[in-house]
Amino acid sequence: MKRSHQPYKKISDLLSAIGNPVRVQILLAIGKGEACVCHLESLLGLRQAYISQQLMTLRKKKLITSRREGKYIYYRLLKPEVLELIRAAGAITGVMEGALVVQDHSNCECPKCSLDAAPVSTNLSIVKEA
Amino acid sequence: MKRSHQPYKKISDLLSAIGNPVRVQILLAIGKGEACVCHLESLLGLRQAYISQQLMTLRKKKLITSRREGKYIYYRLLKPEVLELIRAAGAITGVMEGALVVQDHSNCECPKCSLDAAPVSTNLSIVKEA
DNA sequence: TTATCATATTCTAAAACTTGAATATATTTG
DNA sequence: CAAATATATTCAAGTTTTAGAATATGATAA
Repeated sequence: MKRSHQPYKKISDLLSAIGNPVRVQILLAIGKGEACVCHLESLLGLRQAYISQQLMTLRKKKLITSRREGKYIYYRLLKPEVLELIRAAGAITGVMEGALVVQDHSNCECPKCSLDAAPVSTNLSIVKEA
Repeated sequence: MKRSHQPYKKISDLLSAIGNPVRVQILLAIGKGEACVCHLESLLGLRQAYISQQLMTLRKKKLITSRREGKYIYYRLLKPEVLELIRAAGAITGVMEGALVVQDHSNCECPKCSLDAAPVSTNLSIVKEA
């Protein structure tokens, strides 16, 4: 490819990396915090393997990164500005801001994540030692 | 598709409609004005048929519309906000603002458009009557 | 160690996208 | 009308994406 075309390629690569409804949902669900796969699974109602595939895609495109904590793996955005991009796209297509699920997942509370009975709602993550 | 997934689909449809390097270039080249195919052809250095194909794609996705004036056909953006979206994507991927060709084409001056010797630079389009 | 839970990876068929080539259409000009 | 010009459309091969199914891995619990 010509050098002069590279910037356009970079831009279109980013846009098409986000350009899938499941990936848009995942990115919004992760939001500015973190989310484990089980959370995404219950939130989006999709099979685990499929979500992992999309996460892999997003990781390859350098949009997210992960961190292991015990048997859970938490994903977070590498470029949170991507959220603004998605909201801007929503605005253009007439999607109400409120229609986009953006939650704070400083602690994942989905049933599968078994933190459901957490009494305190601090930002402290519960580190389990072996 | 579930109704709750529609907004994400709308957003990803928009992003993937733009998500191709040639289409990004075309949208930027059209900019806030208009551009005829011959202009895009000389500006992007791509075959005419190929550019027309991409224009068709963009038209199907409702991103552009066209207007005939004599034997020329001028394209313009239906949603100029798309330009902001592209620039935002550029910012995220580290593309310098200046690297993105955005020109004013209120009158198309590319060699093929044969308006090269236009003496006055008004916004009046030269309507040729049969 | 074995079972279980959370997550990842591999494989695959179908669908969609990319892009070159050839050709068609509409408009103007002579 | 015929030729030239601007643009559109159709076709097709190659590539990529999508998404389901099966299976593997890594960590913890029993």
